[in-house]
Amino acid sequence: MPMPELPEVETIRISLAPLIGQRVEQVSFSKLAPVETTTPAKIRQALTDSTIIAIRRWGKYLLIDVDRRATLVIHLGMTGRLLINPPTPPLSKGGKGGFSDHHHMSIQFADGSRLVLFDPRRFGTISLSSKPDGSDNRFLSRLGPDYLDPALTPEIFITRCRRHPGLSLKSLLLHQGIAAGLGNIYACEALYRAGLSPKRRVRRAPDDPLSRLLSAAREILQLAIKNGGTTLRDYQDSLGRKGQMQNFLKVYAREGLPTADGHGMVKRIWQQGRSTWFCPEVQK
DNA sequence: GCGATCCTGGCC
DNA sequence: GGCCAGGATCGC
Repeated sequence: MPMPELPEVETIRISLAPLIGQRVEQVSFSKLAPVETTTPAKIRQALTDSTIIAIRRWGKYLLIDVDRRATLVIHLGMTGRLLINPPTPPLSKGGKGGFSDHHHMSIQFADGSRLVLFDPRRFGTISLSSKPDGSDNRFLSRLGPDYLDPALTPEIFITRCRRHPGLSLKSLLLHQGIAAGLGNIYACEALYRAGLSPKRRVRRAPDDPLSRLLSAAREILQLAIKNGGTTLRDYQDSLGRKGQMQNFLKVYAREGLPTADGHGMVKRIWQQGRSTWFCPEVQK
């Protein structure tokens, strides 16, 4: 299963570049397509006969802009995948209306290519926006600045953090309203890189460590993008390529093992119902 | 702030 | 059969 965070979505975004300039001929949805706050009919209406002019990313959201003030906003959740011209899998029993199981949206282009959204768990969402800044979209309007947006200065990051003094640093990193793009893997890795305990509360973290945390998060995210994302099970980009970042993770999923760079033992704890891996000897 | 919840699939 | 999963929202 792919479970994309910022670097995986960025890798997918880059792999979708061939779609820019393509004209949308047809859009179809499965019965269970995770369409939110709009309807398949409205999306079809907004996209059919339009041309894709840009593909952007904001946090873990992918934004597909067309040439008539419409943007298709896609979140891949835990198991979403976008595939260009996937080999048609055999229709299994749940497959209906030409859709195999879990293929929830298909966009057919004038040149004959096809973009398919696959999402078995349906934690992802498909929505629409008609404003470039996403302010009319329920999801984008709540999102903080992207971690890689240069406009997110350490000062701004710290100010946004201070609004949530009771949060643990781990919860802070996962909170997409403060800054957007980190998920469980890179939150764990950023905290390790910054030498900060995931349990420490924001109110007990001076400005310097918070600034360090932002830098560490950015470094990890950039490194992960350079490596095409993390493939733990079978994450792949839209052309089926796997990532290599799994070879550079230091603490994630290493309970009971030393950190990958040998600086101490890794412990696993649970925070807000999710696993956190960290190294108490390194992270204070 | 935290826990429950939405889903399916893979793995033990 | 039970547990776990890379996410985010909602209600308390």
